[in-house]
Amino acid sequence: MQTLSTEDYLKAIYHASQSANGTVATTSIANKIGAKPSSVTDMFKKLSDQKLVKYQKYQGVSLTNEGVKTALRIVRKHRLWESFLVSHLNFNWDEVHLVAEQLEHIQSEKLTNELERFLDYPTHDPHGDPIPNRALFMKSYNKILLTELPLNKEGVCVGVKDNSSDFLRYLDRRQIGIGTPILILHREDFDQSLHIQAGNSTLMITQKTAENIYIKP
Amino acid sequence: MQTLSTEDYLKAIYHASQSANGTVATTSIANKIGAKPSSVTDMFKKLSDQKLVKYQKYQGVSLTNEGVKTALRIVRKHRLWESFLVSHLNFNWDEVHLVAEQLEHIQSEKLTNELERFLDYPTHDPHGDPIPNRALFMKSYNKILLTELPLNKEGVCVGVKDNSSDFLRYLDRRQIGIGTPILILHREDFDQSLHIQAGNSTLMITQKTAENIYIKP
DNA sequence: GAATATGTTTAGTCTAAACTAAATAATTTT
DNA sequence: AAAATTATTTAGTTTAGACTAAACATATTC
Repeated sequence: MQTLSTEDYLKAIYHASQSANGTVATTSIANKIGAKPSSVTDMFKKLSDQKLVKYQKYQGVSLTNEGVKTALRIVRKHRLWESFLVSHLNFNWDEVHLVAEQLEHIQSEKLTNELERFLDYPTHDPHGDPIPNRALFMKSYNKILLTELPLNKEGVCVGVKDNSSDFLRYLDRRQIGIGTPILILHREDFDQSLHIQAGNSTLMITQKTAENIYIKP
Repeated sequence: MQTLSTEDYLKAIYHASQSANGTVATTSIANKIGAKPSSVTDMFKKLSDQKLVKYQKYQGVSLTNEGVKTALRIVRKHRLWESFLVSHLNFNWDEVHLVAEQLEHIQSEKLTNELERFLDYPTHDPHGDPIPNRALFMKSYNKILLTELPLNKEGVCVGVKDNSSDFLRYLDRRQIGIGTPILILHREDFDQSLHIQAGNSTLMITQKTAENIYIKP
């Protein structure tokens, strides 16, 4: 059984190792967790003693199979709770993160599994991220960034890369959400900004925005 | 903002001070919390520094107004979560306690209030205990112990004193629950055991059982 | 009311998880 | 390839919350 802190580290390592190639540096975790690198080194040693990560001095860590499982159990809870907050408790998709960060630590298999049943076995959370099932398996559809969508080919928004409140509220104002159909009408060559059709309205978005929207073509 | 541990202490002090006359001894909290008396003394000092309890050496503690409020906020969350677990997640009334002990520490006013709305503003939890409303006010109907119910006068089970799994499962087997109508048919003088009518069936219960069932006459 | 028992506090220690400052390794620049 | 920069680790401290053992206060018994 893990402590709050070790769970936070495992989750951070898991997420970091998704973008990187499996191995994760001390500083990168320090930034995510909001701790000093020296504290992270301490924790890497503890997790290594518990065989949840492979750790070699100066070479960063990578999760073991057991470490991945532990991380996925937390991710599963986090995303189920986020779904619950949005679908039944009137939370907006930009408000759920902080609360789900607390709820993901609740220890009760029955609770998790019953919550999943109550929500009717959702496969994706309110940000479009896949929810691991009871066997910790999840399938994410093959999605692309909006910047990679060809001109005049319709796609559907299936997720976002940046989960910050600021970005999510910005999308709300533009009426872009999970499920919104999107079409690129014109790409401005000099600054890569896009004119798009999103749902019923046409609007302009910057390259930075487009880089943070996932599309299923 | 409180830590997990201070919240546990405040709740324990609150519950202990309900049965006692407001002031609570070190040992009594030590037993509830599962800590040594010396640790409890330490915590009493911390809570006193925060003005959540009045503490005088060797004289025990009593909650201040602010302490009561903080405790009631935790009780509110505990009982709302218990209600949710039973009404929507298929938990039995003897299974909810451990999970609710974790959930009661989640910090989010919006979560608590939305949960309350989702449950349609319940006034009592699955054990019959009153749930403080948003203003931390709760009204408990005036209930008596089953041992005090007069012969042949019908009452309704509205709560239990002992919340242990063992007792609750025992009541389940006897088909006694919140809302069950109960009538005392006969009181055995020599051991105070009772023959009762509970719902449709008649059965015999010991004095100890009767002392742990609350009745609204 | 002295003696004993019980309850409470103090003093000092331990652990998890953070920290700072200094030392050391790895990487990048010149 | 040496120098400089950046990243990481080590060593030693801090804090919250527990602990034990010893000291002290209160309550009970004779």
